[in-house]
Amino acid sequence: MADDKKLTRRDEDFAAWYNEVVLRSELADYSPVKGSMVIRPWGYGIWENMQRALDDMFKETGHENAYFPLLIPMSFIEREKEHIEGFAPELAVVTQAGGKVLEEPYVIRPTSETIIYSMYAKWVQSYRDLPVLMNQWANVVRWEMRTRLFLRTSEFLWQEGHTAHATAEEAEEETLLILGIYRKFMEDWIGMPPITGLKSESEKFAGAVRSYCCEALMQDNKALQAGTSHFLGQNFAKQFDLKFQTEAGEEEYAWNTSWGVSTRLVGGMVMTHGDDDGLVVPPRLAPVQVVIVPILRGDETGPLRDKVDEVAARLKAAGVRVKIDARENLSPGAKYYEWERKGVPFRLEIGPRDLESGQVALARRLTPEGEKRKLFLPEGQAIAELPARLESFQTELKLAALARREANTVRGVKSVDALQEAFDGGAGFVYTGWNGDAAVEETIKERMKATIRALPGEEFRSGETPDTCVSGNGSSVAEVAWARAY
RNA sequence: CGGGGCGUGGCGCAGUCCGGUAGCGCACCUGCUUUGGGAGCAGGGGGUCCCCGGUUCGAAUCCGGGCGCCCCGACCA
Repeated sequence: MADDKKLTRRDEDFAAWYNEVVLRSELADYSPVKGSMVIRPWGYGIWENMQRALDDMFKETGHENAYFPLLIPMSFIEREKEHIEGFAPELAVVTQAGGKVLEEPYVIRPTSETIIYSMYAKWVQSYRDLPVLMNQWANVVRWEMRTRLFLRTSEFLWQEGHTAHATAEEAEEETLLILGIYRKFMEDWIGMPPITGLKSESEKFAGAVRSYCCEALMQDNKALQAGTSHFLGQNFAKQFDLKFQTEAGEEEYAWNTSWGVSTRLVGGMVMTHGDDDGLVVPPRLAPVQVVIVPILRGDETGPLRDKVDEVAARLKAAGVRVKIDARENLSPGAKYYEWERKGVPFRLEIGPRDLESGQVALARRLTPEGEKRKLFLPEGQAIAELPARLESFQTELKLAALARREANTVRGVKSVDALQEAFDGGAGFVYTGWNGDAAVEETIKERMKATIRALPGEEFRSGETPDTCVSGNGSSVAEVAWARAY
């Protein structure tokens, strides 16, 4: 292939490295439309595996999938005040169709709260109709000024859950249930352990009462908002007349939640595990978990091919996603580089020597410290061990990411100068006290480009609760985690 | 919207300052030899030099105008 150059190193230019990895591992490519990308089979395969895992978890917790239209009447979006203020600048609007100017313009959905709750209003009459627990897998469009592959594109794929409940407590519970699902998914599938918590007023979703979030730390120590779960209160219910009759016969507005994760998670995966050789895909997400490269020599290739087919079949029977790379126009070495760049967790090499000795060469995408890159194992053993090796590889990735997050977290910072010092020293998350004043956020954002990523949930908070605000003004009402963010 | 960079076979680039009729590497096609970390040799195909206009005997190159994309910042999942 044409692609035989080394990647930019992460420590040289992280942004350049990221772009090269995405393009050269064939996750995605730039499209003819500015700011939007084509997700190629390797990237889409990873997304499909993400979808499957999440979808299972949503369904296990009682949610159903549905589909709502791409186009939303402009007046719907305008109904909720904060919502329109938040989204107006980035809307793409359809003003013409069928050769005529439309009476009312349609907005290409930037998110679907408005159209979905307008429909729920039609379907809900009684408390017996609640809760409504729906999710949709869809594309949305937000016309961002500056885009980045997977992290911020004009159009992206996501899931958006929208629920309606009879009580605020139940809706709040739902919001936290989903936050927990997101966290578990990020930890156990992506191996990207986030901190979770509440957004500050200035960072919350436009139209929400409260936004909860997952914030993950990338290798450049910038935080990535990886998922959000919003408690919407009755804001949308009131605007869309989503009412129900209670058991006592009274009329009441429903309580809503909405929550989403997007193809941004693919970008998070890249920046969490990728290295200077390219992508590293966690086994549970890898479209190909084991690639087999036959070493063909001379004309006696028949028995070798049979052996490769047999090994592949046995791995497949053991539940391993396996691919045979039998291309004849590439040397084995070229294939090694290609699959390593694409992040396939394990590679088996089977050649004439192995055929005789009954062994195979197993190469790991990440070689443990002090070990050789390739292991020569008896064929049967290699096959038998691979499922467990995949699982432990998955776990190692998570633990490494967790260790990195903790190693780059600074706690107990008590002044703005010390906060600045922490970021100058390359910190990721920095925990401080906060008096709840948005002006403090503004000042710090201005000065060091860091924002409050979350008011962390209990298990992420420091052992010692800060009592004063980082600004020096007043006492702290909540511990907060600051970071520079994507 | 500000700052920077770039538009030349599929990809990456040289050539532009100093005008002379387009070149290199990779990829691709054919053949032979190869294949355990990016194969070698030989032959071959492929280009409106982003667009429009101007200067000139002659423009990838000079002049004027336009368009597009990428990167960095302000805005955001």
